[in-house]
Amino acid sequence: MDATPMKNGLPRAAASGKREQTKIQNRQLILDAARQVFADLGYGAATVRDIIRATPLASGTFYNYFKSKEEVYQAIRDEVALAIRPRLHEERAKATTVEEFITCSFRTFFEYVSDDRLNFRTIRHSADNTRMRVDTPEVIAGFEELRADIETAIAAGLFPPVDPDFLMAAIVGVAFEVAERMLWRQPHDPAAAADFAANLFLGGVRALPLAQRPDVPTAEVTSDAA
Amino acid sequence: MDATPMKNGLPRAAASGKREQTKIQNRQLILDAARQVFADLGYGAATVRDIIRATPLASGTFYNYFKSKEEVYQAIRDEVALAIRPRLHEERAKATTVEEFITCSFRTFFEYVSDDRLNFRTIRHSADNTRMRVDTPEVIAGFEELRADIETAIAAGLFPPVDPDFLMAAIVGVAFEVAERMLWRQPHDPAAAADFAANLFLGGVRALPLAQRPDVPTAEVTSDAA
DNA sequence: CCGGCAAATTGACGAAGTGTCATGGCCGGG
DNA sequence: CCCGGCCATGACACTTCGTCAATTTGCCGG
Repeated sequence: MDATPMKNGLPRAAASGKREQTKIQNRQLILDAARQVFADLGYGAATVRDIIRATPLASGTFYNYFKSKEEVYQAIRDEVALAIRPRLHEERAKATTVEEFITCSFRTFFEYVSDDRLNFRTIRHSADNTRMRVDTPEVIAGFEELRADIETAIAAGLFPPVDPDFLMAAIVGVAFEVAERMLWRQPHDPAAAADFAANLFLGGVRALPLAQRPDVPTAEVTSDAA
Repeated sequence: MDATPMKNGLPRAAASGKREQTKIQNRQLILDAARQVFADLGYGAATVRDIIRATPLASGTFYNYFKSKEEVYQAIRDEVALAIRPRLHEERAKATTVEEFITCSFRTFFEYVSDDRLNFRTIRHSADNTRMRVDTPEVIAGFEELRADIETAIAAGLFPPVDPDFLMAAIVGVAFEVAERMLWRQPHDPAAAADFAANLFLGGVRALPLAQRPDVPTAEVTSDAA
């Protein structure tokens, strides 16, 4: 089969018939348009028509690829989840101490968010002044993976036998909430955010690094561009 | 009627003309219907028409009271925020040690959530499997108040001079995320949740109470009724 | 008790969005 | 070269949106 991309079929890696290609392309067209529209109008105000209008396609075509606005949103969100999940899992698997487990997790997460701030922001703002967080199944699976890793770590004697469910929740809560503040600041400093979070989990408030607050400009959501 | 509520007016406490009364009543009618509809269909799927249909009123009337679905949602959400904010602020103001500050905050919050789980749940679920968090201006004001209280506490030497912005974010994140897991469990145990959160902030993971996990039934969102 | 005014309710309306489907164009295999 | 099937298309039937002129309803002075 190899030396013949010819007839038969058995798509090599990704089948490259013209048909397959436009299908992939159209999907990407829609996803890109959606990202733009969500950023411009906010998720809440955006409509399927707005998305399709930002595209050379016809309205009916949209529904060949996604069931609804919600589903495009999930796809975008899942891209992020799928990109970051393996990294986090790997970092945690390597950890041999609590310190490593916690520190590496937060550093990886904050660095990713900082790099991908466009997606992160776009996805979190529904309309002016109201932020939104929608946890898709894929994202929730990421949470569960974290909990499983915690349970493993406890079994290995790495962690004290705390409540893995609550601990997972606490990590997730801090990660998302602190990530947002981090993005409000200029310049973004994922290392500082990670230090803060890691120290909090390792030793509580008393162990926190002293304030360095790079004068958060009380900036409303808007200021990033710079 | 009786002893001449006669002419003039000067509304006693809350004006009780028939006019005023129906206005209050209609507003409440809409809010109650909205709560029900949001619970039934999820916030995302609900429409203004659905809400008004669950009411004896006409569609146009809705807009005399609220600008949009979003605004009803905010009103419901703000009821909660307005109820809990003063309590939290008061608790924090009384604190004379870090322990008190942290412990009382979390206990108050989790107890409130446990009591008001209906609103909390209703408001957090957009559709099956996707949770949502919308922070209205009123809620955000609550966050800012927390930050201000932290700054005050630092000034008073009660807290080490940590980054108040990040600390506020961490507290908020843990509070919301752990609250949700708490509600998944049977029975609800706000005290345990508060212990967990408080110990985390006071001493880090190593200070956490040992697992007691009342066998969380892997319950999907649904199970509460009991 | 009446008349009239203002305030609030009503439901119909035009604009726009939703998801579907018959149609037709185009790719790919024979 | 031709045909079968896949998929893009955009019109369609239906729903929702927010508005507004007409109407009802409570309020007040006479």
